[in-house]
Amino acid sequence: MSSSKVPKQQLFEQLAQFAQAFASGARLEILDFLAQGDRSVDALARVAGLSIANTSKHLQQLKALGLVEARRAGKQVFYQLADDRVLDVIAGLRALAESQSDAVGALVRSYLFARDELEPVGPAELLALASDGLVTVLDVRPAEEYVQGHIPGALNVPLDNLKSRLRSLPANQEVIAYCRGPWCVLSFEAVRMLRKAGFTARRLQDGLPEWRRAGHPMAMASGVG
Amino acid sequence: MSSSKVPKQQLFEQLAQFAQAFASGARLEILDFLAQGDRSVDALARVAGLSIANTSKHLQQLKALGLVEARRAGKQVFYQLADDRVLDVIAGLRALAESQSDAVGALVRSYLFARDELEPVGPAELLALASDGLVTVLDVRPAEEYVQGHIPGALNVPLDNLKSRLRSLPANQEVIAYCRGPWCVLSFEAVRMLRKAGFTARRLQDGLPEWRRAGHPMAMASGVG
DNA sequence: CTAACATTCAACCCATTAGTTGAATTAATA
DNA sequence: TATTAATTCAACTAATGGGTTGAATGTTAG
Repeated sequence: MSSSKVPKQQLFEQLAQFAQAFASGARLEILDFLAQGDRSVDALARVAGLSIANTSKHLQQLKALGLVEARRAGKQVFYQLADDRVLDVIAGLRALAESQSDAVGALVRSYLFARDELEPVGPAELLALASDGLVTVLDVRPAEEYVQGHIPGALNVPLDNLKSRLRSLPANQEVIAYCRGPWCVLSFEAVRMLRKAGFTARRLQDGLPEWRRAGHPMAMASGVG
Repeated sequence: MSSSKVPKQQLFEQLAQFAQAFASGARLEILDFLAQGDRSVDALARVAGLSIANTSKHLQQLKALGLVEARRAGKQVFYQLADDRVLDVIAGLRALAESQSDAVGALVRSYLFARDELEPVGPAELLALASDGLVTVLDVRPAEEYVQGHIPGALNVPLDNLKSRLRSLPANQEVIAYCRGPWCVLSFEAVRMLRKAGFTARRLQDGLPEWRRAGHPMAMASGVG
């Protein structure tokens, strides 16, 4: 295709292939979901609102570039992220889009409502608070995602169950909620509900994939279920 | 276009637009060159090997997304990077491609020859060495790029002039060369020439755009010219 | 005001890609 | 071994995007 070009151009041509992999809303949504853990093709198709065949084709593309890996388990094939650098690229795109696109800025503000008023907690602060036992850390993602990795000591209370379990949370200390990432509504909703119920509550800045990517400690097993 | 979709999908659709901007070898090469400073359309067309009209169209696309800015000066229009986050995205793509693509790995090894043998100097080490006056820092890029910003105290000796100016360099201390970035050959060539001439020489890891992006000190005026 | 230059615009062609549909494959189960 | 479920493959269609060409715009110089 391009051996007529000088090496530098060949390199950029290759880079462009990788950028192309991210240049589809469907693939970005797939990658974003895979950042939470393994998923079957069928599960990915459902969350992305795509046909199975189409989803499979997108996954083949991602696999050909080495961004995801496939693993067969019985009848199903599970995909997972193959390289954490994928998260870096998405984070870069997100930062760029939030700063340069009015459309994205407006969407983020309306979709994630009063984003700034919730003044998120940074990872360093969370680590300090948690090590002193001063806060309750709440993982409001679905249980399947929690079991695939979470912040050590975090309680798993999926958002759907939160209302009914408010009573069981310690009322005398701050609650810090986290979910899937900066564009995930779960923790925003959780903080809103918690505050309405009289708790002192804040969000963790970003979500679990970013926490893991930054090299902060992780736990794999059960917490509450 | 996409108001039928849920907000999250709209967000990813927007992100994909930004990724699309990077999904072209020609645009990547343009952005890489703009990372060194302002350029006219004509100059960009020449280095990228594109027609003027085509270059202009690519630049329009980049401008529409807010990645570059245009400024008219006389008959010419000069473009520049509008957001340093562009460099972050390209760096992310580069890291991903180098780790996942055999083609890129092979190209980098052959194009930048014995890359690892040159054991580059990190920014921290360079700052320490330079502040003690223990090294000669050499900017081997063309003079136009040097005047638009360089490492404080660096001498500008474009690669083409290096051979004839070897005699004027201090022979008793190490020389550290830098150029445009991790995929720029200039500093590799410079180190090779310097070593052949008996100097102790190393490359700076990455190039000037990465140095500036990391927040390290910059100088704007003349050094040697 | 006109000529010369640099860039942009508009219309068009060709190649690539997202998506659909239905058949083919692979693994578990009876 | 036959059946079923999950995924992949193959063929096709419609839309998108890179590239070209030639005309139009805007700016300086005479």
